[in-house]
Amino acid sequence: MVSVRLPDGKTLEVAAGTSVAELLPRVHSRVARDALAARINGRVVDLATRLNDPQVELEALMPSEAGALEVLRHSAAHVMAEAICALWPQTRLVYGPPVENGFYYDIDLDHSLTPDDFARIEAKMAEIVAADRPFTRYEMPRSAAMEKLRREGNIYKIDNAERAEGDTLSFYVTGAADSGCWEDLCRGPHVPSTGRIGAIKVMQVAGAYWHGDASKQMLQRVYGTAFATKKELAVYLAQVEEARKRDHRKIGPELGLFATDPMVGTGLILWKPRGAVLRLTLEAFIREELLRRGYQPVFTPHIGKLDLYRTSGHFPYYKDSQYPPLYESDRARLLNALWELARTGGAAGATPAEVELFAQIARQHPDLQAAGYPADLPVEERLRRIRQWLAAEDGYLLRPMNCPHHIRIYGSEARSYRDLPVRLAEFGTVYRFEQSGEVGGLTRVRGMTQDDAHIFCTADQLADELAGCVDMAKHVLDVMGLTQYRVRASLRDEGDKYVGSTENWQKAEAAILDVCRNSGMEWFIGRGEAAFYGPKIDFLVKDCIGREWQLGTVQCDYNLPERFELRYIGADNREHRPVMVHRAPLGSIERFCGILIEHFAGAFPLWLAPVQACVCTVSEKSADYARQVFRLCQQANLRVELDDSGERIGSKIRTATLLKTPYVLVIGEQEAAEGRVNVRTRDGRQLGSCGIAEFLAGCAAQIATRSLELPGA
RNA sequence: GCCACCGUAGCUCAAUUGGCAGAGCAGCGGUUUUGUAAACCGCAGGUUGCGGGUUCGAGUCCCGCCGGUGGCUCCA
Repeated sequence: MVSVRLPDGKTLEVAAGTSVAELLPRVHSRVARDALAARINGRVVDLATRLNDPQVELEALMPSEAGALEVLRHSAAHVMAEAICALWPQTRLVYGPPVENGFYYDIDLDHSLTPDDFARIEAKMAEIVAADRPFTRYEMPRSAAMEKLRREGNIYKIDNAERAEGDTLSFYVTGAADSGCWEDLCRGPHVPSTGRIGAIKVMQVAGAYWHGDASKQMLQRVYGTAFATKKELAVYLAQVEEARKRDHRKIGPELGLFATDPMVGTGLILWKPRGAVLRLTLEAFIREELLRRGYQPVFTPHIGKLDLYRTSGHFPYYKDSQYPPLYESDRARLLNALWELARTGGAAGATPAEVELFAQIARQHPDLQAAGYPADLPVEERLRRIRQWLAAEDGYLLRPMNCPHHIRIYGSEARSYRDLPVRLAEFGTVYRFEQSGEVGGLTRVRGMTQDDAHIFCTADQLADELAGCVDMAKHVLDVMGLTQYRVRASLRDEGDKYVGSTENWQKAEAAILDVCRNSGMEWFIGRGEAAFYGPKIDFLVKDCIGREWQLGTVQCDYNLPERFELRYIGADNREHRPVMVHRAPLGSIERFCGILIEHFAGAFPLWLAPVQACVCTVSEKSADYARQVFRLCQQANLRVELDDSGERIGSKIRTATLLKTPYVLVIGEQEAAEGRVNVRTRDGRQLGSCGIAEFLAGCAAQIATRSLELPGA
């Protein structure tokens, strides 16, 4: 006998070998009818699973539960794969898991699927669903299963099977066992039958590398979504549609915030007056915080010598994603090429290619000819020598980060432990030559401004400084009402992109994890997400189509102070190495604005709105008074516009409302006579007649508190 | 960078199997003096992203490029 414990605490006794499906009618008739899968001792399984252990905890998964939806979508992926195979028999299936909001199936198919094919695929899927065929699981010993897969010859499935754990491999037939119906190597679990998938839709097709490896061939990834009912699908599609309407790439230009221009360049943002006001307002908010938190402002240029970035490590580790260096001379360009060759060449002695390149350069330059190439010396010495030759005429790099400049400010004077922490802040503009396929909107750009700062402190001060930075990052998100974010502790992985000693990394990662633990916030670990110089804490926020972006960041760095040989004099009168914190609460201002536009759907709170009020005349008769109101608003530092055009008042209100202007001040003869204003909000509320001073005071109060709401009537 | 889709006036969209590039809004000029989301009349606006090709004829078909979009890879 098997003792089955249900979520409500009740216990049922059933014969060993009873399936979950057979047992469910004893739980509840509706559960028996609707359950899609079950959770046994925490593991999600098919309803056909037979119970054998003497004691089990059992929970039926109903269609409304997230766990069930995942199973249903996995089953939907099978149905889609079967449909595609039916239409294109040469299809080779790769991998088809459920994902957030749906599922996908990677396939290898010579025919490129297009949206035109979706209707055919969906029609075929509808047939399979209508047939209501059972999902039947069967298992084979690993060796027999491998033999079967090799016979079938799908290299991808063989690969999947080789990666799968366990002595047996499982297959799912979309039909009765031995029915000859379509089947797939699959761990499961699945819903009982295809008919249980109430609604499926093929969403899109995209390329995806096999194993996510860019050196492997590209497969086609067909995305779909599925729900238990057509109504739920319709609701989801409507939500997607609604979310798309807030896309900053659409409403940003519509609201006159920014433009992009192929003539200027991909990923280079032109901030128009309204967008510039938004930015400046955000920056003013940040500046206020910086002042309160003991930061000191600095200004530094947008470019620097290549050698600065050789020292920091930015160049050439990130060569591919930097704008190409600017060279003063051909000689510098060639010497830099030599430097790169030497860097990646032989550690002990120069490679022939290296020697040949030097000879080529030296032919044009007698001084180098005379100096000769130290081909037999170790790589460090060769590199040092090349940098010496370059010193007089090195190239310049458009800066990819601000830290090297700030580091040189720290290094520009002797520092005492009494000065620490030194917190240097700048809205620093950086340039990164992002891959063309990545650039888009405001969220991934090639020129951006960070609300950057670098803190130089002692090891003892580090924990407090990191905590202070996390606090500020949380605070700015809080002020914006951005509550839906995830926090990631970004640590290093086994990759080779990192600089510095293991000891430095261990100290830095310990510091980052300590701050996370002590912060009281929820967080997760992201291996391989660290910066090349240190681990970080990243604040991630989703955009309107569900993509997650890093906004704020707090980074701990023992390595750059070492590379730049930074120091301070301690209380012991000896030299010590400071620790650095890199931090940007907004991250990139471009990206932050993109997210902010979508967060507010363009309807910014009063304190952020590029134009806070529009004074609209009813007719020319009230124009003089309207101009007076306009001027009073201006003098009260309200960002205000005047519409005294010949349009009708309805049209003016419509125009201002479409621009999401928080307040329209309707000015007619009545208002002029009374010396008042008539206030209407962008959400269509008529707040009625109001004294000018009263209106301005109300606005001032909202702005001062950075209120997220426009006040009610 | 890779795979795919898209590109007609500032915006939203039309244009039969390849057969004269059009409308609304925005803009400009008039008329109207207006009361809470679109007054009326008129005018102008285009090398159909760019460049080649096929064809008697290309917005439409083919090739290349540019730009945008969705993914993948990358993201200091």
